[in-house]
Amino acid sequence: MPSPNFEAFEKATDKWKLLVAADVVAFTFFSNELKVLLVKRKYEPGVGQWAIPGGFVRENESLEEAAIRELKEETGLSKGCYLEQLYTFGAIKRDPRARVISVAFLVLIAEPEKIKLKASDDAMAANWFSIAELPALAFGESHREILLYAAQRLRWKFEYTNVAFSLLRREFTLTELQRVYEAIYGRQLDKRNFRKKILSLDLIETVDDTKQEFGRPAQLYKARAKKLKIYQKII
Amino acid sequence: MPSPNFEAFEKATDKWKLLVAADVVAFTFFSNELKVLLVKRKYEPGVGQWAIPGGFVRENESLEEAAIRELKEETGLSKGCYLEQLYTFGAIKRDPRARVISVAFLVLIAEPEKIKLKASDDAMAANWFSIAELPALAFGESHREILLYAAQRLRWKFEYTNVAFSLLRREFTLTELQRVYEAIYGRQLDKRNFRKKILSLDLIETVDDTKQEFGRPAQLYKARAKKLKIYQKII
DNA sequence: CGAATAGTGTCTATCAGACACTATGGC
DNA sequence: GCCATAGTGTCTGATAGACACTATTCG
Repeated sequence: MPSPNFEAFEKATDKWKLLVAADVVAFTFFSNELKVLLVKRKYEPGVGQWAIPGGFVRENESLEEAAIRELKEETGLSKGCYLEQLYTFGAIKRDPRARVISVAFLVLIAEPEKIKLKASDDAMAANWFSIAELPALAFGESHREILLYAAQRLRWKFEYTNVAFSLLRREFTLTELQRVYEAIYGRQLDKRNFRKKILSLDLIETVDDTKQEFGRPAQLYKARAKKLKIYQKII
Repeated sequence: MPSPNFEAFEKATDKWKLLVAADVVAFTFFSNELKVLLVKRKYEPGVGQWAIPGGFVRENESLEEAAIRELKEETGLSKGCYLEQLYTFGAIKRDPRARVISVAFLVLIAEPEKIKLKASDDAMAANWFSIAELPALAFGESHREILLYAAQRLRWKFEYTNVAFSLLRREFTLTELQRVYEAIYGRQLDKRNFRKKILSLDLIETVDDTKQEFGRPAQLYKARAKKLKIYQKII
């Protein structure tokens, strides 16, 4: 119920208003590598260059809703992903056009093979990039800074939560799970120690099926949802 | 160098602008308790109620600068504190007057006895409160949510960094350090195990002085700045 | 049977946690 | 000598990490 005071407040504070963007750092995992989603910009600044997908937060949506909307525009995905707020970047010179506060989100996507990346109102194209081989980015160094921060955060997350499962299909083999951890940590792990550790945590259980590509078929497992430490919602 | 395009951009995006606030959750430690700084609001909404200090971010300052400015208004402090961005709260109904994006900061203050809390342009008063005995807060539950989130984050920080020293004077006794950890963890620690652990980490060194209140005088220690894991700047 | 991948156990070093008494200084 | 607080060592159980071979399936 707006009162006259509210209108006065509106006028008095109008000069303090700033642009707020929601940017989405979406990771997935395939070809034994961690991949990040980038879009090719359709408009200035940085037209034709790759950038983190994002857009302005609207008056009637929450920060998360804005992030999910941007994600959906590129991937069609609107649920089944892990989503967590990362950091808010507010340096004065981030965007050459105007002061922009950028709220960055971390998203983990489980089944990249099911997703059809597509152009959108803002993007000429969208694609997955290996975190080790990033293309030249729009917005100078600030988008690279966000990406590297996100990758770092993901490493920390892996140490004390079980977000790894958010990068895999519902059913997976122990070797696939190990490859995810190896990609994040950037080093090889001992197979026996890895299996011993993960099984002792009681986080996963076998399903009555196997998966075979070459060689011996592998037991399939799924996560026990109730045992997971995730700390953030799955949208 | 503004171009005509920039002005067009300014007009086109003006409708997306939002109010952005920097809120400061400032902790300190005395009387064996973790304390948080609150201010008594001078203006509506919630006039006369206690709230987290904060204010709108201005066009020409960074988010951190806004947080430091707000902190300085209440405490006179502008450096020597640990400062870290906490989380950005952007729910649509946080402030009854208008949509406000609130970027919350965590601040740790080392020497509360040297600080003279004072009223300011926005606050009738400022005071330290035990985290266990919070007063009724302005802004309904949203400020309480921020406080509890900050206390939780502080607990996590204590497990994998050495921010504890940011709550103590430069020279401290091992018992004082232990009390800080006990307050954060909310349980008593074994004196021998605590001392063994902290000394084995090689984080602190003796200084050539002791401190006595009652009983036997205690050896004073200081942190070895180079060994600390802090991960965020000390402003 | 060769190629490819899955699956399995032991030993050792380190660390966390339980636990109780002596030392020092003020009065 | 009484009070108050500082300071000190050992044992045990759990965990992380090093390390190499056998099992299964396909062609």
